[in-house]
Amino acid sequence: MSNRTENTASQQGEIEATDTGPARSRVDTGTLGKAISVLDIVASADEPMRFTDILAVSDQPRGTLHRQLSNLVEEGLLSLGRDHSYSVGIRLLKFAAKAWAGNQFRVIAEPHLRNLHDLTGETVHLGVLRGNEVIYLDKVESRQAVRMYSQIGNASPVYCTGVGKAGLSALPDAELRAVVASIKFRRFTDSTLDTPEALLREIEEIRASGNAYDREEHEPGIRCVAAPIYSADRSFVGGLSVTGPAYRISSELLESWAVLVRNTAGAIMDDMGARLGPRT
Amino acid sequence: MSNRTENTASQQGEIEATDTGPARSRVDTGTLGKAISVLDIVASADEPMRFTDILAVSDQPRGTLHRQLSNLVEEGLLSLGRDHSYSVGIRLLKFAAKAWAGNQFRVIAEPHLRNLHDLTGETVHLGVLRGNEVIYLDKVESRQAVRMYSQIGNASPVYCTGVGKAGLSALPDAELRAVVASIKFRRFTDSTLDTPEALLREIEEIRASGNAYDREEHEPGIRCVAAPIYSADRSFVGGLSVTGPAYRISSELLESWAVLVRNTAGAIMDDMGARLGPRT
DNA sequence: ATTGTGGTTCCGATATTTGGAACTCAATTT
DNA sequence: AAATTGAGTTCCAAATATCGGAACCACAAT
Repeated sequence: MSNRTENTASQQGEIEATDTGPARSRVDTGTLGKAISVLDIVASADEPMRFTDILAVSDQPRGTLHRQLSNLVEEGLLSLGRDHSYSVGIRLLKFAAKAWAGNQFRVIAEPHLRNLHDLTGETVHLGVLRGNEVIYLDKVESRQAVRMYSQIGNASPVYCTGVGKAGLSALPDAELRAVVASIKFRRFTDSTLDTPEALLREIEEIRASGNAYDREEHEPGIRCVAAPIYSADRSFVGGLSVTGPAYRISSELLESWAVLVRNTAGAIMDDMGARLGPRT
Repeated sequence: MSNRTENTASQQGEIEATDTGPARSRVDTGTLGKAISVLDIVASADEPMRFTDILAVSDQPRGTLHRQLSNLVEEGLLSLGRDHSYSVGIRLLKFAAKAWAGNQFRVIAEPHLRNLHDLTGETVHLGVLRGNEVIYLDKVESRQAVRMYSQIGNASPVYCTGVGKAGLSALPDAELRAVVASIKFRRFTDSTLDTPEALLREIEEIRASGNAYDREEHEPGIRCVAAPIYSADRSFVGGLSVTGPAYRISSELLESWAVLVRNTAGAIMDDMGARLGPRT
């Protein structure tokens, strides 16, 4: 019991760089949680990690970590290269395929995304909040040249993406504060918000206007307008956005889409309310 | 110890319908294995399952199953709808995105798949064997109309798909026998092989010729030619195929592609040998 | 009001995880 | 060639989480 608390605290309380963070208030998930935590470390890295690399960031004893990794490999959630490097296993593809195909939110939103794309001609993204990350669920874009999975499933920080900030604006204050406190800020561009204060100030504006903007805060030359999507009880929070290159999209044009994006978000929420049970 | 063995036997030994089966010889994966086993049950179902449904096929005690499900939900691997139905969680998308983007096999194979597509004009699939299922890693097709994830990540039976049978043909006899023994045959069409004997007989032919065929054995009207891809030590086994509708693809045409498919598989194996370490 | 079904919680017994330390193997240095 | 270092793997007693039967709760149907 005491050890468990210590473990959890030292592993996740201090917000490791690799820590996705919990969806909501932390609850004990026992052995499974620790194993998935290891999986997440590997999944958050840019390239395959070797045993020692993982050991360094996981603060688990060698023996323990080794068994966890072995189990993950045996289950197909990780795969172990001949050079002793761990990468994410393909069994997860099977799970993800179902997660995506069966996701009601995505299914309901899809026609609205298309519609918004037709109206603007630019790329439309749909994402959900998970801890301090936004996970992209779908995207509609003109040139299908980009390979599938290019963006879908991708996890980006909440504080420098349109969908992320829009989602934050829909959270109850207590949760918002908790999430913001868990963020490790990093400046991706000159415009990236990099303090809790700046972020919270902007959230206020978003709440007032109903729209979030990403003004080249994540990638230079990329802008977007977004709006939040949420269930009545805020147990589910996400957003959608229209994105485009700065050279083509003036600030005025971007702002002219704001109401369109808000309306689309509203339409999706209406559909969700209708199909997934009226109140709550 | 003894209990563990019993558990494993009763849960996975008798090959439940929903059981993906282990990649190789069964090794103990402890608590994690049981949890993932539950996840797999939900992921293998066609629609969200309720608690009792899962209870019926998981042969775990109520209390235990409930905790496992709660943990999976808390970790974001499952999501619990307001109607108490469990479906696969979107956190898996994040993991899968990394698994896909970082998969060396897929990266290496990609240009070859394109090339094969250009030569044949039909859809090309890439897949890997996992237990008695084949998981599709990539696909190249003319009309991009089909939505992403449409096939990627999809898990199909080994015994009625071209890629599956090709993969089987590359397995060492002992493993082949083990996998075949774990199959629960089901007739998808009139042509579906539905006995171990018939399947093993065909594997022999595939070994002799180097090509596997799916002659409308999985879906009526759909045919394909496939060839196996494997590492020297057979620790990795997959395949690729060219697929098309029967009305357009005569048996002769299909067979005329056989050598092309074999050569492509060979080229991919050469590339893998070169890039991933020469021997083994 | 009563029964039934589906889901959730409890808690002692028990099996599993834990984690420090010892060990193996390969590559590198002396 | 012997020794050293680094990386990964194995062991086992102690600590702890899981297990699972049974009681409990919520709600719908009778």
